[in-house]
Amino acid sequence: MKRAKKKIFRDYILEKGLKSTRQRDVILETFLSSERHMSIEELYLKLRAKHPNIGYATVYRSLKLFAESGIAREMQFGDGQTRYEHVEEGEHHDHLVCTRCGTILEFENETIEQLQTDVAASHDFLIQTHKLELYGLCAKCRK
Amino acid sequence: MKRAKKKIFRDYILEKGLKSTRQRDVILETFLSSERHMSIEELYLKLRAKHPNIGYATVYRSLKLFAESGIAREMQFGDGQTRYEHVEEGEHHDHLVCTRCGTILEFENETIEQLQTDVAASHDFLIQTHKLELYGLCAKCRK
DNA sequence: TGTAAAGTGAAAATCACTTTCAACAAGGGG
DNA sequence: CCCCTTGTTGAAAGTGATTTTCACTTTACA
Ligand SMILES: [Mn+2]
Ligand SMILES: [Mn+2]
Ligand SMILES: [Zn+2]
Ligand SMILES: [Zn+2]
Repeated sequence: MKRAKKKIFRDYILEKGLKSTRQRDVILETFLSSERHMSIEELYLKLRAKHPNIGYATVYRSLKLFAESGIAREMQFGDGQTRYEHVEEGEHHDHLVCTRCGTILEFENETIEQLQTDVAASHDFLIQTHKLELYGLCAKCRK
Repeated sequence: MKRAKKKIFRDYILEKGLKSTRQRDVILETFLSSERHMSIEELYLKLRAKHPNIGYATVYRSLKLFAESGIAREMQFGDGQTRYEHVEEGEHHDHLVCTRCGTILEFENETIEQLQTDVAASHDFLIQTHKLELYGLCAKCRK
């Protein structure tokens, strides 16, 4: 799926008349082989280990591009840092966020999704995206 | 209910050994008679009309106090600004946010709330708070 | 290759707050 | 009332995350 995402990004770059660069390749490879929900800072630090000359701004710009191309999603969990997660083709999930250790669990619930659609319909509202996050203590932190 | 919230705040102030000030009174009165989901900037501008000498920082500090006392709730809708809404005793709701005109609609759905609890339970997760926001186009903006 | 257009890194700028600090008020004795 | 301790305020400086600027590369393709 790493290969598939790289292709999607390559195609996006072409379609937009942008250029393929060494930096984007390195940042994409590192992003794809990192855990989900990485903050920009975390990715930047990880990158710097092998590529000390990659600029801070370039990481920001690249992640933004990844999101535009559809292979990544930007998200905020209220800790003041933007995080990015890999987007799997045709998949959707929401999150459980531990307020003590920061762990992020994912879940899918078709019934909730359907109810959301119903709520929107009853307000004559057209849903484009939604955000459902449950904050609390994960199993480990509840002790 | 304005009266009730003022009392809650007065009690909170006393309990914490804080002081009642002209600024806090004015800011609270203005906040309570404003629409819900006001950004700090919006409230500050509204205040400045009648009270040009009230400081920016004081508005921030006061809203934070209101939230601590339980009469207001801090929220983020992803537009980069913190908004505050009035908290009604024992009531909870989630939001529909129009991405075109910024209108914010509220809704309550007990079934969704229950399902959230179920999801959390299945992950041995203890919910403290949650955030459910549906982003899209309101009736007016769908045209 | 030649070159127009896009990309990069470092540093400066923004943005939305938060903190600092010296001048001011509250409010509880006396 | 007056004092005095302590919390409060406004202006300005500071923060931290993200963006923009700009002189200097690179890339893509003619
Ligand atoms: Mn996720
Ligand atoms: Mn609301
Ligand atoms: Zn945890
Ligand atoms: Zn609208």
